[in-house]
Amino acid sequence: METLPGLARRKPQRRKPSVIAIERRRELQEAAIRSIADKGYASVTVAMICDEAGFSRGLIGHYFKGKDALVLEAINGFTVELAEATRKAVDAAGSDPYDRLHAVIKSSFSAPGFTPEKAAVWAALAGSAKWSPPLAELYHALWTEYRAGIARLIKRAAANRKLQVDATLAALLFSQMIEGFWIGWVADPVSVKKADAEKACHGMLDLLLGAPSSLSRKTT
Amino acid sequence: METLPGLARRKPQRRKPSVIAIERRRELQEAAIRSIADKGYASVTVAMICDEAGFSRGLIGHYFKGKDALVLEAINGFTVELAEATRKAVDAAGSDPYDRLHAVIKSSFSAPGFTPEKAAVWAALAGSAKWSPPLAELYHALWTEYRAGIARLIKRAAANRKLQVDATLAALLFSQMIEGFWIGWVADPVSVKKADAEKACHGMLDLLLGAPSSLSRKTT
Amino acid sequence: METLPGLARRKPQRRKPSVIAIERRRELQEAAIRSIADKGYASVTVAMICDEAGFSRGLIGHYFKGKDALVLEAINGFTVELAEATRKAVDAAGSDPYDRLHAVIKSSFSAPGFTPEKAAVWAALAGSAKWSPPLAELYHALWTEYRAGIARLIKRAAANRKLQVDATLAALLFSQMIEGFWIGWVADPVSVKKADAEKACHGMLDLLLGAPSSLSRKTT
Amino acid sequence: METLPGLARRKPQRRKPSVIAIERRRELQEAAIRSIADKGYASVTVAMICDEAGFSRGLIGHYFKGKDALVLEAINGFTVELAEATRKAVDAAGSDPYDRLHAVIKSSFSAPGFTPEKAAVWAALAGSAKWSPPLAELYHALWTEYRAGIARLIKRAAANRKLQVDATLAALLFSQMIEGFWIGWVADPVSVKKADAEKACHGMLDLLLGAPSSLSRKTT
DNA sequence: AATGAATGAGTCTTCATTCAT
DNA sequence: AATGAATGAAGACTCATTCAT
Repeated sequence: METLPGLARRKPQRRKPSVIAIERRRELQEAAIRSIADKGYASVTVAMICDEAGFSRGLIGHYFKGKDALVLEAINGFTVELAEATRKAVDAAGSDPYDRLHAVIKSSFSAPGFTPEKAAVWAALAGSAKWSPPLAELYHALWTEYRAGIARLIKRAAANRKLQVDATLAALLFSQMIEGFWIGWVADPVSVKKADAEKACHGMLDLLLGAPSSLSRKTT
Repeated sequence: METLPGLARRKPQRRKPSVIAIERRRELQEAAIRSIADKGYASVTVAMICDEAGFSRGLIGHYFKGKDALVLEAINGFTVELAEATRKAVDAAGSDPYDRLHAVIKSSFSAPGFTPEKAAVWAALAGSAKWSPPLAELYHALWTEYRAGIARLIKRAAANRKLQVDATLAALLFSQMIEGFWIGWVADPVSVKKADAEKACHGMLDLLLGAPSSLSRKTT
Repeated sequence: METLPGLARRKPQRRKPSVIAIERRRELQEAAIRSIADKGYASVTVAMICDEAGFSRGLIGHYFKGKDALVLEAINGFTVELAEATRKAVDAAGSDPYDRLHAVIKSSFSAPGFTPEKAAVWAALAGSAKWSPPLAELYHALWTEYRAGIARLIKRAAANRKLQVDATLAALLFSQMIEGFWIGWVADPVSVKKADAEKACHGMLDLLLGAPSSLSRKTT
Repeated sequence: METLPGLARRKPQRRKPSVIAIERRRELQEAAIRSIADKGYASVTVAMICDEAGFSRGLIGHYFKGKDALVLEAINGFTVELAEATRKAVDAAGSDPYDRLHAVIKSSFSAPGFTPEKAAVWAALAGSAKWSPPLAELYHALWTEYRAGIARLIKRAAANRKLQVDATLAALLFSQMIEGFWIGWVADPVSVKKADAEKACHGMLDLLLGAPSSLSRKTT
């Protein structure tokens, strides 16, 4: 250890994070997400996250600037994961935009796109974004990209079916319908059942695209 | 048995609260609601509420069992008010169920049914209910009554128009669509504009009831 | 109401307290004693005393300088009452000092000299005196007078029985034995039963005065 | 079932407390005892204890569940220590039960069995037990064991001296006499002097065991 | 790298006291 | 005389952060 006075101190070098550091950061972020899902955004404490991750309190300071930074990065990773789950589900659904849209809905209410944990974290995120600019930004970014994709699909599906659809508005409706069901399921899973939610969304989409809908049809 | 008057305990009598007590309780509840809208459910402090109401900290203990009780009563009052605003809007819309349903939507995005404060509090409520049983109960009660009313209107409107509609499911869709837009508006008012939200909801309702919809129509 | 400036204000006159004032003061003091016995010296609050007395909070300020003054006066009255109860019991016991001493013991474990409330307040007093000079003074005054009386009786009884007794020391033993039993009964009434306490005290007194004692005797 | 290592929760392990933790807990308990002796049971505050121990306020939460838990553990340790001091004094007194009983008395009024601090804490304990079940339990447990030991000694001493003694009752008298002197000394050390107390106790014991007593003897 | 000891600011709650009515 | 509304100080507890080891 150099302690001789007069010697120039080495500048701290920003190195590439070690393998273990990457691992620890990931573990802490996952623990943070689990804690949020479990106790709610506001009730998460450093102690809780560290217990969950199996490390001691002080460790957070080693890998993150503070609790807020950790939670934020964790939620950021969470939104990325969420977007990827949707993308995968869509890609697996073939090329027909109609099928792809229904695949988005299906994915929104079944694992891995939907899990109780994901829904809970989303509710925490949506319910806190107004009062946290960084969260608001994550929220905005995710939905913006999501709606753009949905709008493209709707536009193509509408063209296929000779329909005039306000794709942007429909995409907004689509996203907020999904969000409304998620929030509702989290806050009151007894009243808002996943199966009903999914059925309602499929029905709404069919109405939008002029397909026979289980929600509403002419009396025969 | 000693019956000396000085030793006999007087029965504590529960009197009805004084005018000033009612007034103070109301003021504190309103201040709590403003604080929640302003800073979020989790960030409200006793100091904040009292400053907002213009009283000293100790007063809360005078009129409520504690901060939690105050906040809960405040949110309870808030949900009652919300329900009343909707009811009034509906009643003013005439007797046609179709008109009444559109009136609900309109009321959901314009004062007094919708105000930035109301929406913010709602987002706080919905985003916290999972982790707070009392909030969950308020949330559940409000939506349950709301959906029942919507379902009745949908059933009548569908009958008028010779449509077969799953009224319960449609009411669920209706409520969560509204909720999704509220949450979206609160979290990201730039992307989720009130005018768009309202337009989308009217369009969705028309699709559901087989009326011409601005969202989607056959290409002519 | 005189509010003209320039007029000399009347000096507030210290009047003789009205009948009602005397009554209120007594009621509040009794309520204070009951509260102490019920909740302990340290846990007594103004609200508790006023509820107990059936008056509103503010009343204490009318009749006493503050809570401490009220409690102190109440305990002072309590000690006076306690001393009187003993004195009455002694006087009723005839003129034989031996009988009078036993009467003191008997009175120490039966109403009105002993009541659960009295014992509890005494325990509170004895357990707080060290940290409260005014309480210490009351404590000291009561015991000092008490021991003086006991010493006189012991001296006479010893003379009657041709015994040499250190009356002062014996009186100290007498008082602290009583006190020890009171405290013990209050803190642990299951282990320290009143009947045992009284029997032990009588036995000790008989040993002291050379009378046959139930505590200890020669094996025959 | 997901068994990804990052998602699996690590079991929280309850380790044995570190050396420093043991030390800190002891220091805090000792500070609590000193604070109680100094200011009384009801007046101890977290700030006081921490100042006394030389640590910051928050530390109590680190090592104890809260102030009450700390104080309770402290008093528990105190009673254990008290019992041990008596036991040691007795064991050092040889095998004669008469000597051992007198040794108990001597130890009750000289260090380390008796110290001003110990007596003060005892007074606080005895004066609060009625209103605090946990304190009452400690109080009961200590005296119960104490009296059992005293009763055994008295029984043996009485047998040696051909006396019929109600050992249980005599032990009760013994314990409450000691307690009465302790409480009296704490509340009013001017009137209740240690030397007198000890002398009176020895005298009482001798009366009980038929030995020549300084308290009372036949006039020659 | 990892721990957990220690800190102190922030928050809620209790409560004696004051005072306008 | 009596009420109870209002205050503000004091206390306990929580918790993010820092730091020595």
